[in-house]
Amino acid sequence: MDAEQILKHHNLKNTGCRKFIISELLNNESALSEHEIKQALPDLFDRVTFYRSLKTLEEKSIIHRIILHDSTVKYAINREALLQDDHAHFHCLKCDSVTCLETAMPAPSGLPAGFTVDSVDVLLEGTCPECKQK
Amino acid sequence: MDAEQILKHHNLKNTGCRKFIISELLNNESALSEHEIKQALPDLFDRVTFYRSLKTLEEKSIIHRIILHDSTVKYAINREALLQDDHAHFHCLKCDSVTCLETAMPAPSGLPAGFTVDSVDVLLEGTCPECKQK
DNA sequence: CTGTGTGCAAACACTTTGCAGGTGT
DNA sequence: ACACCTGCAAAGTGTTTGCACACAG
Repeated sequence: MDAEQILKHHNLKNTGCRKFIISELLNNESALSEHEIKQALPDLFDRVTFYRSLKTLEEKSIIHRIILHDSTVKYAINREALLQDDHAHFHCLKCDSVTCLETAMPAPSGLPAGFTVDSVDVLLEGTCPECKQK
Repeated sequence: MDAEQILKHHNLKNTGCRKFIISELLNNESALSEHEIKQALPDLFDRVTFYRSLKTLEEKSIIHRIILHDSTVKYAINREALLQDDHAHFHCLKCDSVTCLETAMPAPSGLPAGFTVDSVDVLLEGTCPECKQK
């Protein structure tokens, strides 16, 4: 499924900015920040257009946003394998890459009574396999 | 342990803004945003002083910051019971309150090989006991 | 052709920095 | 007395909004 198909499938117009964002995210294992996305093709689209496109794609659940400890935001495509479960994110503190982990996180056990949990977000920080080899 | 004692214990000067932030957080079960802290005593301190005080308190591990899904930031005091373990946070989507949960989160099992985890952050979203009763 | 997306300008919110003056110890 | 905190002004960054034009369907 490529960018154009994804957009058509969600009844979204097939515009340059959206196509570009989706392709970039599809081509990358890791989640990307706005700057990382733009790095691939700089200054072709306005910053505002970028934000609006990201918002639209997020609303349609084509992508999801990940907020890191330092408040920076990254985006990742919603791949089939990950769509169902709440999945964890791994933030490598050395190379700053963010990876979606397919591993389903264990349900929070021992939660105090009275809380109803709608969603669980897990952010792991540490060292990724690539950085570890050095 | 009150605000002044805490400051002294960390070799920090006993200034108005710091004392005020610590007392507010001590008096509240839940984590507070900058605005929520200020609501109790508005405009007595400059916004910049607030930020600097928060940063200092965070560096000394007197408080910790919690980043919510919408990128808003809340602060909570580091209570003894919670200090050791990585603890989870619960964000009520109805009343917007954020609570530190003492429940230790289960270690992420089934993590793909090669990742070294330094810290785990868990943010639960849903309905808190107070909101549930209605 | 029509509704939606885009670009530009501007506004807004949050956070940081520099500097002069004030305060805690 | 001295180091450190504070307030003010200003700048930097991320994000949103309004409006006119352009483009996809």
